[in-house]
Amino acid sequence: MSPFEGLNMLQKSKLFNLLEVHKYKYKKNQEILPTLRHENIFGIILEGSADIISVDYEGNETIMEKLSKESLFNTYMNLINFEDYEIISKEDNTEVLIINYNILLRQDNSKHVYYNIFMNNLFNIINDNFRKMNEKVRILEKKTIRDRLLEFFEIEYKKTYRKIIELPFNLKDLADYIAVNRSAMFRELRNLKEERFITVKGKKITLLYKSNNFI
Amino acid sequence: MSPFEGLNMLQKSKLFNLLEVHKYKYKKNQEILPTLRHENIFGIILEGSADIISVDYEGNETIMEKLSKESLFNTYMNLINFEDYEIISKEDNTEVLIINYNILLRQDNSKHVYYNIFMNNLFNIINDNFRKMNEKVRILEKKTIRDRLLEFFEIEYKKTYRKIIELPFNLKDLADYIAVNRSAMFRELRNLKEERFITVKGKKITLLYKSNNFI
DNA sequence: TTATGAAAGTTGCAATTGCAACTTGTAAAT
DNA sequence: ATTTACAAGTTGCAATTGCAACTTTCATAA
Repeated sequence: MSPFEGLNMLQKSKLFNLLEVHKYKYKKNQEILPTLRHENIFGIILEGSADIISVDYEGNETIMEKLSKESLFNTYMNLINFEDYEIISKEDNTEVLIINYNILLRQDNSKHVYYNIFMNNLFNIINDNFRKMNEKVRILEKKTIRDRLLEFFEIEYKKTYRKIIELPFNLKDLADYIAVNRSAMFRELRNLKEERFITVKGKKITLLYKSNNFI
Repeated sequence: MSPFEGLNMLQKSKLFNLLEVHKYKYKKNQEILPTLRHENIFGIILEGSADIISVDYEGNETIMEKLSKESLFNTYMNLINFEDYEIISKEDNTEVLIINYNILLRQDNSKHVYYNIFMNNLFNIINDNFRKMNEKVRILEKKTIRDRLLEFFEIEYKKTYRKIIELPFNLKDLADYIAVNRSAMFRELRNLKEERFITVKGKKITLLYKSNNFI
């Protein structure tokens, strides 16, 4: 889902003009926007890629999100927590577009068709991110590893209604995603296998049980 | 933050007309919208209140969110998970407004000023909800109760930069919020008190330590 | 004033998890 | 064919947590 979907080159350039965007280029492993903290802005990756790195109260760093071409970041205007994140470019020639919210939300922007198309796209992308975040909360609210796994399976199952779930990442990353210890997760996966709840073959997990709400 | 902020009565009624909204009224403890699942819609509480109840893979029910007047629900178009939720009215005369996304996002809506005001409001509200969800994920990703509490304190601290945190709910609800066992949380709070990290007086928690990133 | 209910706070114990330190499997590079 | 690197998988043990069953405190209504 691209924020510029439905816009041709001319409209795109008019949009950038209207929104008084700024573009910045980075080499690999540079921090994006260290000087722009506390500003009321969000960004779009135009080229290259970057990682959002979360720094917790102890200073521990973890990769929160991997940004690729056309990913948005800082869309939730989290002025409060912006200090807790670092965004680091992962390639040379990483280019980002910065948009100011105050300019974005000016009333009279909406007389331009290209602006309205762009806003619809933003709306959809943010909604989609919100849905993903919501899925994650549902999983993390579970107290046991087993419950987190089963909730994850349930959510994935309902995306296709197929009993075979193809993981978008490896098992180690799954452990990170559901925020549990890797070896403890393997232990629990083994239990689920032995109890004939699932089978695991590489990145394919097959559910052998009835989902709660569906057959 | 009201979705109708900046709109007068006339504009509001024009908006409802433009968006072809539907209104529904409920008595206490009725399920809102059981028949409209799988539809591409979201809702706004106009009067009264309701609870969003999450049903997990085992059938366990927990209150996910409390909706009051002018709260939005289903904004993330979670067609996939809609079956996992029930929305139950909590008062007689609870009235909800239902808006269809396809109608909401029609291109030519934006020639109306009241529509643009409404969309800006939606944008802000959704962003705000996103920020809250993000805060919650940051907390739930922590493995220990102590780390969850300290992350929570850090987040709350940065909203005001005051060492005294006034909880918006009681300690029991805090345990629910950070998704840990209540008595285990009390045990950890006691440890933090004994180690002179915090003091607790009712709903006021005072931080006695230096925050990581700030003094 | 007393009763009532709910939140606050405590404790012992069993279950679950994190952690560390392994081995095994596998795919790609030399 | 052998090395290298990393994911997959295992295990024992200590630490943390959930759970249940309490007591205490406090506010509110009878």
